Amino acid sequence: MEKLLTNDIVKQKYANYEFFKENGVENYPADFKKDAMIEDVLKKYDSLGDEDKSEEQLWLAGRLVSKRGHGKTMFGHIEDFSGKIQFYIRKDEVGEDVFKFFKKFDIGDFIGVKGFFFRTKTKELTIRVQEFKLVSKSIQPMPEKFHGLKDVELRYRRRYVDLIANPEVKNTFITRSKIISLIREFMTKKDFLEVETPMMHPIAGGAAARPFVTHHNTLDMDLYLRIAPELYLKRLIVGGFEKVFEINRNFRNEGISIKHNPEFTMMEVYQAYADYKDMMELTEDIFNHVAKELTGSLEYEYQGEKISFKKPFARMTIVESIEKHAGIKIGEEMDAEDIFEIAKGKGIDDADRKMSRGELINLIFEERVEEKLIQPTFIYKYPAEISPLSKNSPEDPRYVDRFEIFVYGREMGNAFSELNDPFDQQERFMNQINKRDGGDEEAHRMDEDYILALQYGMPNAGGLGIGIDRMVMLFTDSPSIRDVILFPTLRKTSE
RNA sequence: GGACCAUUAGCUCAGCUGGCAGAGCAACUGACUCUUAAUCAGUGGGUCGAAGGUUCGAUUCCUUCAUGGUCUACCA
Repeated sequence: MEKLLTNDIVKQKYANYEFFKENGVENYPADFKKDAMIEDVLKKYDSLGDEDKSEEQLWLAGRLVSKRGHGKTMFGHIEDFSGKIQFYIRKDEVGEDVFKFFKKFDIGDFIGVKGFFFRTKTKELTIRVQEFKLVSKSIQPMPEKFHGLKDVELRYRRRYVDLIANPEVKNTFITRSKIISLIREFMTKKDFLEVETPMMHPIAGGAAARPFVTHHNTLDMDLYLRIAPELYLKRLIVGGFEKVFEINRNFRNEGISIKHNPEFTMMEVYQAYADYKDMMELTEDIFNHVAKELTGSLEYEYQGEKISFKKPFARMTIVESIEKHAGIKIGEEMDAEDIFEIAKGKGIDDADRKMSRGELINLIFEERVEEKLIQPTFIYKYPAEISPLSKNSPEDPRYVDRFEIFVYGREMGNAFSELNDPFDQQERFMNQINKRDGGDEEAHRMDEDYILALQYGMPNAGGLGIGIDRMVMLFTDSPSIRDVILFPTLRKTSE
């Protein structure tokens, strides 16, 4: 307990806790119930006249967020999840002995108040307190009421304080929840079945990334936190499910940035008897639907840029996009050597003579095009070398039937016609293994059981992944992914 | 991983060229029966992120470390 009483404000509040305790007031009662949400009351009495008062008295409850004492009366506000209401209490109405207790309430305490409703001189609907109860004593000081809590580190480490102090933070997470509900509803309405596949994988597959390792004691086996659910969801397509999706966490043991958190939320979708073009339409519909349902508008402003989710979104092949946005023409007849020379000539220093044709195309795209794709844009026909789970384009096997969607220069989703040929898949895994042996820690691993699954036969299918956090960033105008994750990954503190 | 920036009261922030640590809000005491960033009078509150170094003297200059942020690299 001594450890908790770290400063004067805490000590003073603790003294009030003791005052209540000594006077028979329970600091943390178990049985408090309220009658209504504040917002509902404000709505209900919206038309209450200036001179009127309500007949009914209700118990409201919330955190005491401000108080203004005036000797024998006091004004203040309490806030619950739905909103804030002013209260007014008079010593001559509740009695001197009782008023004394009310004055001991600290800002931050959860309190319940019962009373009728009236309008003050300034027309604010106010609850006139007749009875009150302490619901939960708070002994920590609240952040400043005017500036809120700005210290970014404190905001993330003590998100609960951030939520108390900064109302827009609460709204962001309410919107996040709405977006996920909207997507879920939309998918369910389209007859996709929501499933859950393992978070702990014996082989981390389905993406190019380094995994987190953990250990199962009884099985005495290392397990990897999943980097993607992809290979499990496709096993379900083998098993006869035709339309499935999963919204859940992925874990990648990589750097942290404004766009990356080690655990992040993805939706993956698989649909049998469909291809990447169907996924393109689905993606467009999802973004369009979420945009429309959230605010009724298809226009959003993100970090000062107007973004329109009006259909159809722009579509171009990766090669076309390079010509359009980077002014670099890549002829179909060109080989890796030719493209390497062009890349070097255009000052792309990361270009390496050892890179394949597809890797070079992808590099040019990432270096010169990606950041220019502000409006929702589908980039399709990706190089085969960087897409080991994707079906080749029938017209040109150097490419695969794959697209990524970009908004504000960021990859928001990735989709392709799923490779269902077990022999081809095995060969691609072998190529990835070679890359691993060559030192690429992020190359895909061989998954024999997945190959076995494909040998049972999987219908042609389209698959799609959408980064939910990034989508939420877009719709909430949040600059950092940490603004849309309640408890982002941080270093532990030394204490 | 690399570069740069930040860290001062519970919160938001000042603090000049090195010379006794400051404000507003919050808190405490008192006054106040319609206030709302209430008002008025008064009071308390600091390991200046940590450890070293330079100096007569360090919040200030230097080094190392910690945490966070931005950019960058890897990635979605």
